[in-house]
Amino acid sequence: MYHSKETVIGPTAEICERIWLSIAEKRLRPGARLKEEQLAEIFDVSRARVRQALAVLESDGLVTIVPNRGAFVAEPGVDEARDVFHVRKQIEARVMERLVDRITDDQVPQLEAHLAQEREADQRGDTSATIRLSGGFHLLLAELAGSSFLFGILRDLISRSSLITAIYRSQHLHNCGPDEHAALIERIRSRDKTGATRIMLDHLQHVEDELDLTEEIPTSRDLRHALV
Amino acid sequence: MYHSKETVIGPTAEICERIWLSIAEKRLRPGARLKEEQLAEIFDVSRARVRQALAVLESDGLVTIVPNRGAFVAEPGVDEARDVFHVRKQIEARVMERLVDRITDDQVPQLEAHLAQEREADQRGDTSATIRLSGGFHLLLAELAGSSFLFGILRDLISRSSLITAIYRSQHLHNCGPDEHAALIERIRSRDKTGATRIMLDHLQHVEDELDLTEEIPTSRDLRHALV
DNA sequence: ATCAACAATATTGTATACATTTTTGTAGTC
DNA sequence: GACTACAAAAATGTATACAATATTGTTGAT
Repeated sequence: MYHSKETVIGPTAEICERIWLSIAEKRLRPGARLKEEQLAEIFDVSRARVRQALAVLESDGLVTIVPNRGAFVAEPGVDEARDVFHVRKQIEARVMERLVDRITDDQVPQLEAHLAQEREADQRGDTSATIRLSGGFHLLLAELAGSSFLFGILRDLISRSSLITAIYRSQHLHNCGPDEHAALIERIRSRDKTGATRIMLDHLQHVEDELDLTEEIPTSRDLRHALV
Repeated sequence: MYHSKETVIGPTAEICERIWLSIAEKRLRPGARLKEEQLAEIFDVSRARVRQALAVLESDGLVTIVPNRGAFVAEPGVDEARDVFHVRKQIEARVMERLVDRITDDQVPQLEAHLAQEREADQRGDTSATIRLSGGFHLLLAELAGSSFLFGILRDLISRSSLITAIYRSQHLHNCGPDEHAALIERIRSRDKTGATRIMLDHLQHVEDELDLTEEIPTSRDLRHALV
């Protein structure tokens, strides 16, 4: 999907992948209940494997497990939201530095091809594909940067970003505009390290600016504070 | 242990914690077999929970699961090793920047107290405690930097560093010298951001320099190449 | 009608048994 | 004696049943 290397992964990782995708595409809302039996039937796997997947997702911060209550899609608070965007800027800046150093001329078309997909999905109004491809662009950058570690970290950050934007978006949100991605490709092509990094940081700031991180939004489960 | 916040964690996370610690302290060698039933008996939990913990550790890259074969402590290759140290430098540099900006005067004694523990463990020759405290110092820095995300990333990086040093150390390795930690504290106290960052980078470089990352070491399971 | 106590239901958590697969040990043949 | 084929053992993977717990619904008293 995003990176062709790890097409062969374990069965647990595949369940995680599908739930992760649903969260990243905002088909699963923050706070949504994740019943084990239901997931087992949907994915046609044993309940034990669903529990393994949920444990992994919990350690990734995407899911909250309450003992004897069940699993829910996580609802990050404002502090965590700011943290995620702060770290994401740092990580993606490092990705850009590495990428400009390492990318070869024959890899640039990969970025352009991805961008074309983004534009196409955007034009035909496929929001699900738009969100997936938009995050996929950033992951592709990390993949081409050649650090599987940065890739893994960014993977986490992007999925959490999706959760955060789902909760705190103040109005309409076009997750990542393809235009800024295009500008990014130009700087990468010309090996402009500082320029590429700056555009990336601006790009992420734009996304963050569309959020309303001023007030804490009460979580689904802890709705005491929502009503008093 | 390292950070007082998450003292109350789930039962799966507790199993992960104990296995992680054993790996970080090098009581579990790379490639070591991890039998489910054995772990279940040791930790006095169900085998299902052990499987959950192993799934989490696999997603963290600390454990390799081979279908129908079992779980083994991971054996990172040289590429991954270089990647880990590269990213770790980036991450810990960011930690230092944040830390110098955010740390308060009354938090510096925490660092000194930790350093005192390191020195004491070092003097009495307690290698297990030395390794734990040495990594704990870096985690404490991340905690005081106030980003739970950076903390989590560094947690991963440190445990993988332990695996890597266990495999690729060329000779004697004093994981992290307390002296360099002391120098670090000085720079932090004087709010010398660039100085603190440089010392940290040098510090990590010293650790990496003690490794022999020139040749690939054959893994335990794939020992074909080790013998032909 | 409201509230408390209690029963019913649903879901999670765990133990058990069993199928599948891999590894190891053994017997048999050349 | 070495190699192959087969059998036994061990460990993983999974399905099932059951226990523990939380939620929901109901009944009954004031």
